Order: sequence, then C-alpha cells, then structure tokens
Amino acid sequence: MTITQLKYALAIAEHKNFTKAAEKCFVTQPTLSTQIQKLEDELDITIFDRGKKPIELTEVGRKIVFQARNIVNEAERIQDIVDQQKGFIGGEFRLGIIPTIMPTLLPMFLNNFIKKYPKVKLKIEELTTEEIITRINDGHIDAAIAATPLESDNIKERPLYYEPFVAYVPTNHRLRNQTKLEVSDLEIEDMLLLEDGHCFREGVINLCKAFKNQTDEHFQLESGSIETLIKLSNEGMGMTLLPYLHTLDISERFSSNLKHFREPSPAREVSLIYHKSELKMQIINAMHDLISSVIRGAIAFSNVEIISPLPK
Amino acid sequence: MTITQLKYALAIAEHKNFTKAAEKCFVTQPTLSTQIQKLEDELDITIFDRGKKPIELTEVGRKIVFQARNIVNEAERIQDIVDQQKGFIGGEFRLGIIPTIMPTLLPMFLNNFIKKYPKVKLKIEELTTEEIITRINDGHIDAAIAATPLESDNIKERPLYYEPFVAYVPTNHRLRNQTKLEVSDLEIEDMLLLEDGHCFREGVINLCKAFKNQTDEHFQLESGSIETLIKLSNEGMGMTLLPYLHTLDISERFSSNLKHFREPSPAREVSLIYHKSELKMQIINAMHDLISSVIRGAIAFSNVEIISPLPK
DNA sequence: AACAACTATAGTTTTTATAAATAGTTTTTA
DNA sequence: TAAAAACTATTTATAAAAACTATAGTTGTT
Repeated sequence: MTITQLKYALAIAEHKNFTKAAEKCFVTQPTLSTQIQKLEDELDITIFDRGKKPIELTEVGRKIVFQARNIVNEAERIQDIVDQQKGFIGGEFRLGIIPTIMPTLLPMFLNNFIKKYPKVKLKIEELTTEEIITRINDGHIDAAIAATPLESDNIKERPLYYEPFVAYVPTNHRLRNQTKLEVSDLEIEDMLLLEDGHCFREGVINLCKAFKNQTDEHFQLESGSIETLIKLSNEGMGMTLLPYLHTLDISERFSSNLKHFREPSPAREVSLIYHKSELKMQIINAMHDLISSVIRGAIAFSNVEIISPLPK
Repeated sequence: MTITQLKYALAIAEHKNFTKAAEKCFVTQPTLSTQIQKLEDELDITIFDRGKKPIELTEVGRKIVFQARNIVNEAERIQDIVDQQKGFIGGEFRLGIIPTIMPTLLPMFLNNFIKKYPKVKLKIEELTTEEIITRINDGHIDAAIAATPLESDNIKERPLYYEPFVAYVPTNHRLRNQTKLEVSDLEIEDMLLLEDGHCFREGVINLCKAFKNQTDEHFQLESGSIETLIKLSNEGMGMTLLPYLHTLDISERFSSNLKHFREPSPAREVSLIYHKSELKMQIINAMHDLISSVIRGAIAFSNVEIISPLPK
C-alpha cells in the first residue's frame, strides 16, 4: 500500500470514472487500473464495483476511501510542517467566501495579501455557507470566510471582526422618523430578504422576533444581491438590513436612509474558518492577521450582540 | 514521500541507530541511509542529526517523526478495516498486564482465547501501569489489562470486572477478632505493601485514610509479589490486602486469615485499555467479551466502591 | 595509532510504476 | 439490432526506484 495508490483511489471515488481520475492525477488510465488492482489484491478485497455505471464503492471500499482521505491529509501535513519550519508561506490556497462578504471584504485585503505573500497561489470562490461546509470537509477548499458560529463538528472558527447590521429605511416607511432603531421594531413582513441559501437571510430572519409563518405573507420579494436589495428598497418595496461594510459605499444621496440600531447593535460575527485538521495553518494565520489589521481601521464597534447565521 | 520511508524514519528515531533500525525493518542499512536521504532531499530539510552519537532528531525532525507516527498508524488502520469486514480475528497482538493481575487472570482466559482465536499471535508482557501507558502511546503494545481509571488522555478504558480487596489478617493481629472490617480500621503502619511502581500499592495507600508521611514510620516492609506479602504476613510482620482473585488460591490452612470488608467493599476496577486510535479493535472486542464471560463465573460482587490506582 | 561502531557511497540486481498499444466490456445511438 | 462510443482491463516495454553486496569514510574510544 502506497500513498500514491490511496490518492488514486480517492480520485476514482470522487470522479467515479477511471479515465477522468487518471487525468486529474496526471497519469494514464491503465496506471490507475493496475495500481488499484494491486491495492485490492494486497488487501484481498474489492474497493470499486466496476459492474455499476457509474462506478460505485463497495461497502468496505467506502470505509477504505474514508480512511485513505485521513491518511492523505495527514501525509500532506508533512509538507506543512516543513513549510512552517522554514517560515515559508506559499503554495496553492483555496478560499471560499460567502456572497455578502465577498464584495466588501475582498477589495480591502486582496491586494495587500498577494503583495505580502507572493508565493501563495490564491484561488477564491464565492460559495454559500452550505457549500463552504461541504468543501472544507472534503478538502476542496482550504479555508473560508463566513458568518459564524456554525456549530459544525469538523470546522474550526477564528473570528475576524463583528459587523453590525444597519437598517436601510426608504422615505415613507413607517420607521422613517425614528432616529435610532430597536430590534423589536423589525417586522419580517416589510423586510426585503436575500434568496434562500444566503446565511445573511437567516441572520435577518433570526433577528425579527415577530416572524410569522411564510405562508401567511401576501407579499415578499427576494433578491440575490445586496445591491438589488437597496434598489428595491429605494423603489418603496420595503426596508432592508445591510451589513455595515456595505453601507460604506452608499452614495450621499441615499445615506440618509441608513439607520443604526441602538446599542448593543445586532451584528454578525465574520470568521476565517478551516478544517480541524489545521492543514496550511501558516497561510491561515497569515491571512487572519492581515485581515484583522486591515479591518481594524474600518470597523470599530464594541457593543454588539451576535446574531446566529443558522436557521432556527 | 512514501509510507515505507516514514516507517524507516520511525525505526531510526526509535533505535537512534541506522543499523539496528535496518534489522527491525528487515532491510540492510544502506537501504535506510538512501531512503532517509531521499526523504530529506524531497522535503529539503534534515531530519536526523548524524553528528551526535547516538543520532538525534533535529527540531523539525521531531515534528516530522511525530506526524509520521500518525500517518503510519492511520495506514495500518486500513488492514484493520479489511479484517473487520472479513470478520477476521488474527495477526500479532501485544498485550501488557500488570503484575497483580497477571497470575490470577491470565490462566482463566488464555487457553480459551488461543483456542477460540488461533490466528491471533498473542505476545503478553508483564508491565507496570506506567510502562503500559508509555507503550500504548508509542505503539509497542496494542492493549493492556490494568487497574483503572487512569485519566490518561490518549488511552481508552473498557472495564472488565470489579475486584474487591480482601484483608489478610494473621493471628495475633489487633483486627483478628473483628468478623467484618471497615475501611476506617486500616492503618498504613501495620500494612505490608508492594514495592513502588505497583499500582496495587497505590490503591491500598489511597484506601488508608490515616496515611501518615513515610518518614514518620519506623517500620515498613515492601515486597514485589503478593505471594511474598502473604508469607510475610504469616510471619507476623503485619496484615495486608489482597485482590479477591488471589484469595481463591489460598490453602484451607490460612483461609481463616481472610477477612472481607463490610459492603460496599473497596474494590479495584480492572479494565482492558487501549490507544484512542482504536487499532486492532476487533481483537480488543473479542478479548473483552471472552474475559467478561469467563470472569462472570468467578466474581459476583455488586456492591463495591472503586479505589483509584493513581497516587494522590 | 589501532580499533570498534557507525553511516555514506558505488555498483549491481531486482522490483515496480508508468506509458503505449490494444483487447474486452458495457452502454448509447442510429 | 448493429455500430459507435465510452469505459476498464490486459499486455508489453521501459525507465525509475528500491533493494542488496561490498567498501569507503567518519567518529569516538582505548
């Protein structure tokens, strides 16, 4: 049994196809065939059921692939140890970011990061929280930036900052004349929400105590971007809530629509999250430190109350 | 980097000598030399400081060897998974047993075990609790039978039975005329103890509340075996405590010296313990079940109070 | 200085991983 | 239902790697 064989098995388990897996491993298909056969012969079991199309794992094959994942992860950790020893910050690093954080946070640190750590090959993807959890678990991304706490067993969280919610109240709205808002003022019915799957939506729903069953509502609009949300609100479709960093780009013309909450302001916790195996921890640490220092100049709220991003 | 190379590194780290490690790995010394060099070249670090005699690990080498241990353990788990799938109970199994359990428990199950699981190659060693903990952690033994709870982070415990302490009180002893003993009757001063390093000694000391500082004592005898303890007691050197199973072999002539405690009788918890990685768990389970069933006929106390085997 | 105890290197043999070509399946399509 | 497509398995050749034997260095000890 070799680490290479285990990697091949992982690739086949993932792609359910020898030929595709071979490409991903940069070898030919017969190489995979023979190596997997050797592994199966050595263990005297079959890992893949080639009878089914597409290929399926046998029962014991599933267990072996699971364990192979562990072994390969632990093996990659050796390079990690060496990098740490050398103070080397580099290599490929795949980062997921949720949509409501991406446009505001990324421009603040990306340039700094690639200048400071030119040897890191950053690959950034916009993903929902759910996708992020899956991909951290299967090793497709190394870390992510998301609203926390997530209460996910295999994922560790390192808070970056606390971002207050700010209300966006258009003219003619019933709350227009209040200078400071209370959380209890919020009603889910006249609130514009992001589409399902955005955890910011969940945060907002959690905030609205007077949340009635959706079926009761006779009016509700959902959008995929905060930009759209603001525009819909300007059209008189209702109020909405914005994460603080998004309010910084609002033009003077509309800035009077912004209403802050009375402290402690509701806020979301934004964290750098990663698998508990702590692979590539030097890069994660470097990124955490850089984002923290960059954000310190932009957000300085101390009295906040954290709203969970998870559905109740 | 291959699993083989990591195994070589582990062997060298353990024996601090290429030649000895090579023997243990069943290859020649130059094979180890070249393979370790390849590993070091690939990672571009030095793992072993060959300047020092005996060989020492470098700082990063220590970390790598630690991680290599993980990887090799996880890799061995693959065979474990396969064995489990096949219901195969076999292979080498190294078991440690503490001295005060060995002579009474081993004869009760050994024969049964080797008959029931002829494919298991059992290697049994008599070890102190301390040695057992070390060897379970470094993988030199697969499991052990010891008094618990041990409160050792990486070790899991599965209780086998609860073995009461029985007092052995010679004629002319001050407690001779009491029919049932209380724990409070015990005085450490007239108690014969096993040598340091036996956890049964610790159990007895924990039991004697009126334990005074050793330097105060003007008389104390310590022995390495429970047999000797009984003989010394017969010579009028004091009373002693015996684990219940040991009292079963006492000849009729001396059985009147045995005095049971009033319930709840003080007792030790005897467990099958193993590393948290749960390697060779099928064999451990098989052994647990067999010992449990064998012991059920021999020990049937329900009302006991467990005494810790750890020093206070 | 000679020896003992080691590790490294050189040269050779054996084993193994991989690729290329091709055969043998099964599934899809015409 | 025959042909094509999409796969995986097998065979053969080759290059790489791992192993061995023999020997040369190195270091510490007497």
